[in-house]
Amino acid sequence: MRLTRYFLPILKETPAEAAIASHRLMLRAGMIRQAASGIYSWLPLGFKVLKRLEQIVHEEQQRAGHIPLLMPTLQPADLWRESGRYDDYGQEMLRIRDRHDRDMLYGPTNEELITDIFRSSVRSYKDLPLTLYHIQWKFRDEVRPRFGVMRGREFYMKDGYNFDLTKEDALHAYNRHLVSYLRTYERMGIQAIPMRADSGPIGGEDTHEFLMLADTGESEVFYDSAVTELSFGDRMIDYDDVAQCQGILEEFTSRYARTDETHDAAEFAKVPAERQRQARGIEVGQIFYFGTKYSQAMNAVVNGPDGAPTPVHMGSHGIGVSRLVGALIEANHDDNGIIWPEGVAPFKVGLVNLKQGDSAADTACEGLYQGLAARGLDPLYDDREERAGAKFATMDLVGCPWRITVGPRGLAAGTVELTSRRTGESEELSPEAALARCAQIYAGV
RNA sequence: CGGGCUAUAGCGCAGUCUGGUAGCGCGUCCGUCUGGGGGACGGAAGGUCGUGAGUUCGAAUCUCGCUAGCCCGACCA
Repeated sequence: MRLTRYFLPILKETPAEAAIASHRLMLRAGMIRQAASGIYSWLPLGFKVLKRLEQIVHEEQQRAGHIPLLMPTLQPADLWRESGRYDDYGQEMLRIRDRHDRDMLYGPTNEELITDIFRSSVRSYKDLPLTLYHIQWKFRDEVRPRFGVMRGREFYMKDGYNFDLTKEDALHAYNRHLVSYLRTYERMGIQAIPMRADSGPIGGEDTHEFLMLADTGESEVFYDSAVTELSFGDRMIDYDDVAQCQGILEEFTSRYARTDETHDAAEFAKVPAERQRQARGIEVGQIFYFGTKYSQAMNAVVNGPDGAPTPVHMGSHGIGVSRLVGALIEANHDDNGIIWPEGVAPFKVGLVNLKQGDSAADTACEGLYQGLAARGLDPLYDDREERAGAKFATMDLVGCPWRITVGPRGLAAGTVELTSRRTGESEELSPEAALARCAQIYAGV
């Protein structure tokens, strides 16, 4: 993308309403614009990141064998009356009445709707196991939205639902989700620790929240520092392998790691003192196993092998995609702006022309721009008539992980400069070598 | 939902106490000089002062109502 043709309304000064770094930077980098309290428009740069995260979530869910579909944002109230949650959910649910005086609501989650879809189409245990998911906007009428997209009222979330014949099968689905989530977060370049949590209004017996450590997090967490040593790496996963998934769950959840809701001081005390950590975290996902709570309330049954109607065992699993954009920035920024991990960068390489209008610089930039694009390295070319400082500041703010700087001085020596946003380290390379180097950096991403 | 605060140009703010017809910085537009970390100089555009009523010869400024937004707390992906 050429910056002169893009829509990137960056701000030099910090808007007054932003209290934390991610909110501030999303506004300054022109990623979002507030429409109302807790409701945002996603401007091109923010939208690009959001879609990139969505894509990663899709890929990892489908790798785990989960099936995508799309449910609506507006739902009929009757389904929620059936589960009993129409009354339980309270003011957080946005209730709407249509022109025929029918009670509707803007979905805060989708257990009822998915259960309705399931029960109307699935009759036999032979159709199980089944996990359906979607990525859709949700609305929860928070009393006090804050921190930009981290606690919005409207937010984009992946929510998935598994249907299984037995509790054992459903627990495997639970484990499968835990594994797929670990992979998902790691691909995005963040560490999210599964912590034993409280089930809240979803209900259920087993649940883990995934917490990303950050000083500005809203949750207080207690953990054994050994959990931060764990890394998923590039191990091969067979998502149908019950023992393997169970093993990974145990590996990642056997150490003490809890939010303040489930914190147990006596248990925590058993962790060696030098490994006890108390910190803050951002919740970026949660998985639940809730048994037959919804299937019984809504009559979602299949005929079992013995012919008897059997309520299915279910669980639900969510990743806050729009929140992740903010969380990623919380974990990846400095005083100058955002530092995207390679896996989620909206533009992979920034291209800075230090002297727009200089024919050698223009020609070199044009060649690099085409070369980067041809290699799928989605470049952002700053071709504005701006001084060097302004271009550097813009690139730093929007957070391209790598920057190629092209100026008359270097070109005279046949080189351009490749700079890491994260370390600030530069190397002088020929334009061809710089292209090859960028391709190499992104080869595994 | 309790407590605190704010609303003046795209963004950040002053002006309000003491009423007299709106200003600064950044950004934007034009021009010149510049050219490796938000450069300099000259010129220009841009505001129903959140909104409704009231007081007054006159309201951004005083009074009352309303709305929106922010912060702290209790609640939540």
